[in-house]
Amino acid sequence: MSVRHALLALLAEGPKYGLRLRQEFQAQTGEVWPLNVGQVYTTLHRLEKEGNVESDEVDGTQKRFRITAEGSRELQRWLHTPPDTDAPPRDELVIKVQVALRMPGVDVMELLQVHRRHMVEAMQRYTHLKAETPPGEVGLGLVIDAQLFRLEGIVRWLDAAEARLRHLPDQSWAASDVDLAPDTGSLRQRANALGGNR
Amino acid sequence: MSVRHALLALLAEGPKYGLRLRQEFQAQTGEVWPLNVGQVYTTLHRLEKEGNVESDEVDGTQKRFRITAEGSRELQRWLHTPPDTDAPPRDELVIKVQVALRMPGVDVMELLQVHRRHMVEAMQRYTHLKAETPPGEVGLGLVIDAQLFRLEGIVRWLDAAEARLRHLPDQSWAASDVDLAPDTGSLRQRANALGGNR
DNA sequence: ACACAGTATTATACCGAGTACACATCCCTC
DNA sequence: GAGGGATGTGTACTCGGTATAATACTGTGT
Repeated sequence: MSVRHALLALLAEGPKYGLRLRQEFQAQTGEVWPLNVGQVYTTLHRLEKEGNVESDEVDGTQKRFRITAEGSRELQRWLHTPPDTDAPPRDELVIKVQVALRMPGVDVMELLQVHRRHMVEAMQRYTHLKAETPPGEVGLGLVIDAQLFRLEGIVRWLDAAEARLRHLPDQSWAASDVDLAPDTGSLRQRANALGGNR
Repeated sequence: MSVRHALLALLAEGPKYGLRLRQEFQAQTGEVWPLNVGQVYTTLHRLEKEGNVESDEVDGTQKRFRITAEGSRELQRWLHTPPDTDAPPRDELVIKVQVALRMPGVDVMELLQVHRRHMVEAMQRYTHLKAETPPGEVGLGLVIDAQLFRLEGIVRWLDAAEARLRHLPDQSWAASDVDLAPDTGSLRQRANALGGNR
């Protein structure tokens, strides 16, 4: 979703060949965000098909890619367009907790704890990694920070979830099919409360 | 990635037909996480192909899906396996900032501000939505909380990024191709600092 | 000089999640 | 009994991503 534009940006600095793009991408983000070799070429080809990139003549074994005017425009457009904040991504962990709530015989509290511990451990690893990356590596630093803040948010959410569930009558969560008819229920139609944005 | 297991879990409560699954999924997560009709059937079919689900005989116009023993096992396995914390997801916003850093003529600080404002606005919308959802709706509450914590993490990251860039010699970030040879550079091979986990 | 190994570079076949849209059926009403 | 709307299912397609094939270059030992 975003590798495309990253490559476009690297090409905006001048024509490069495929693997060079991968090198430069990974030079910024280090071992944290590896980039599959194949993906470079697939996205490059897709970019070419869309007219955002042109490929120069083959020079020996390697091929040079150039950004087009169209590509530059697309890049600028993307840069200044904030990402969609409605329709939040379907988070795996959140779904897992939802599932655990409905399933009988699953100790939700323990599940929360297990995952919390896991997240905290990951945070420690990244904190350590952060400590030993030279302060000049701005790109890598930003990536690590992003991961740290993300993990911290998850931990906080887990805590909030635990609190929420603790102050709740036992089992009151399971299967609130209140507005579901026994077999053929009608879809809940709530007014879209998020209309104000797009 | 996770809708699959959500459907599996709903089927663990008993055989259901396709649209029923969609109803129940959306009953928990409300308008925040809509579920495309087609996706229900595509994932259902994929689950069937993997042997996690069986489809009963067609009863009139609708078709009943049952979970298999294999499916139950898979569900349990998934429930207790924490998600991968190495290889963090490639975040669009982070990439955007990275790109902005390298591109000449882009006001990075302003870009940070624009996106920060956008995130805060989204948070306000979700806070409002949260305020008006009945406390009984645990599922929806959890989803909204998750989104709020996520957005808050992003805002904090943006602030940290701004601070980091402010205390940096001007333009010292652009294109740190330190270890890239002029044309054919060798890939940076840093010791994998994240080995301790898997 | 030749075989062999390794690696750099590109290309392609494939997969899974997700979307749009078409198709079929039932039921209600006029 | 002919629309019309809700209900229910299926399919063709896009898109990001991965694994792996295919090809050419480079060095090394004997």
